[in-house]
Amino acid sequence: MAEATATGSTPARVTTPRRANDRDLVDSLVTVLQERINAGEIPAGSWLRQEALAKELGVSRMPVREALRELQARGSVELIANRGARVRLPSTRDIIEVYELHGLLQGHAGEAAAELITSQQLDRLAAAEELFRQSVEDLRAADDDTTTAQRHWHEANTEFHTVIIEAGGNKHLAEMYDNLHHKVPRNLTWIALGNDVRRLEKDAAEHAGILDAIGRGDPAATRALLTEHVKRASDLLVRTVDEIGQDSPPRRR
Amino acid sequence: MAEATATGSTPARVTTPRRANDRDLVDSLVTVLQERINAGEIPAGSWLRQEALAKELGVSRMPVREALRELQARGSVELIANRGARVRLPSTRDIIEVYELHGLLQGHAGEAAAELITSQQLDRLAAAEELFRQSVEDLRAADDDTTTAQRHWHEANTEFHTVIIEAGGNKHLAEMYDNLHHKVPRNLTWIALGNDVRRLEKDAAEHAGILDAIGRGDPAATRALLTEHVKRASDLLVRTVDEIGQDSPPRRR
DNA sequence: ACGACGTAGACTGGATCCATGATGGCCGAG
DNA sequence: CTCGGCCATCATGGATCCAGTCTACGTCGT
Repeated sequence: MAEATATGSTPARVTTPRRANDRDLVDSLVTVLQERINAGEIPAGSWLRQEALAKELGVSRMPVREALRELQARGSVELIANRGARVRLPSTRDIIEVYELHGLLQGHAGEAAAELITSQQLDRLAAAEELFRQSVEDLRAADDDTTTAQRHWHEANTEFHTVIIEAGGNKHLAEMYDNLHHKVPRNLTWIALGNDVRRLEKDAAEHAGILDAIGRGDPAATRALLTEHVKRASDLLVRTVDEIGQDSPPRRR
Repeated sequence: MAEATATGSTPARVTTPRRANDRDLVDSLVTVLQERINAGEIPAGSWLRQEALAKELGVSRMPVREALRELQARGSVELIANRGARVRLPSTRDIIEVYELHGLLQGHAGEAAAELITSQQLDRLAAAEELFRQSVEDLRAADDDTTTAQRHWHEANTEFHTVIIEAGGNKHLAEMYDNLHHKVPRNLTWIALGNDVRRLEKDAAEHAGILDAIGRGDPAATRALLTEHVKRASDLLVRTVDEIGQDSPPRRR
């Protein structure tokens, strides 16, 4: 009954879904939809109506269909025969499994990165670490509105781990890593940190430790620290999700 | 000029592309095309013409288009704007990277499998090992036609590693593992073994060792052996591909 | 004879149309 | 009053149609 439909309030286009300026139209649709899903703009479990999306984005149903097909291949939505596409909502088990792979990939890439990393990439890591500290300051200063802190932390976290993956040098691993975020949205982690300055500081400290290990060129330590780091984040997230899962809508029905 | 077109000689359907018997029509098309690509039936680098495929498979262009879109998301083909889809040919670097991930995932899953595996799964591993031995016998007996040996070995290898992944219990890891085979066809490994009884025996022995480690419930050994095993296969494959890459068409142009 | 421009062909990509399948409500019977 | 079946409605999935674009070939000019 109260099925949320994705036909949100945003009538205007987000980036430039219309017109195949740079590349393919379908690709841009995929990007837009993926971002909306990741941002939680389109709630998990809601149906994606082809016609509604088409009208909203100013295209016909055709490219939407192909975009949905690709999103299915990514694992972001599930296509039910003759019913339509719905946003997959990750279960607790999904989160656990995905983060396990997260840690595995990060650890592996980090081990290689400790030996392969360039000075530019090291600089980027240092900048990210700085941004982590900034985020802590933001949260301390913020009274109620924590969006700035969240944005900074999110940027820093994305950059940090992306650089490590890149520095590892395995393109296919990078691709896999990206795919993971299609299954469990990136911004979830922030929920676990839950506006808690203590936790955020701890998180920042762990990142600093990892950066240090990479800077020393210590592969084993880098792997261990990264694996630990992700594991900790996972445990925290799972605990948090379980808690809010009591009253929030983790599973309507 | 001599662009190989995928419109092969097989007019009949392979399994049942037409009719959505079990599930979706597009899905079955994806499966069929994927298998053909993996089997080398559709040569790497060749164009996939929508109309030709549609006619051959007895459907309209539409489901073919969506199937190609999904194959792109998988990484099996690349879509070039207004040009069409072409089968991606893995480079040596691709092979190295993919096999590196292969080993990583196998090792990780194997470590968990050593503790989680069920007796049924152990039976399946044992059966696979038996099939490996059968394959060796086949190759010894075969004078010229090694297809039986290859088929048995391929079945055994697929089953063996699939069971380990399954036994690891991480569904998302299993999915990732499957995706790897979309980037580098599974049957490639056979090329490396190259009808060499000695190598095949060594390969079988390694599998036996892994099975033994799992049977003992030794996670560390299982991981180590699996990683080693895949690494060895990778090195061998790369060397072989490099060799035949001299006269074969690894890169026309 | 060689190179550049123009044109024709072919293929992809988007739009519209139609049939099929599923769902939810309504009505009737037990 | 409740359960089961039938029907209307709606959305998907496939087919056909049309326009845009890229390529390749041929011709013309130098």
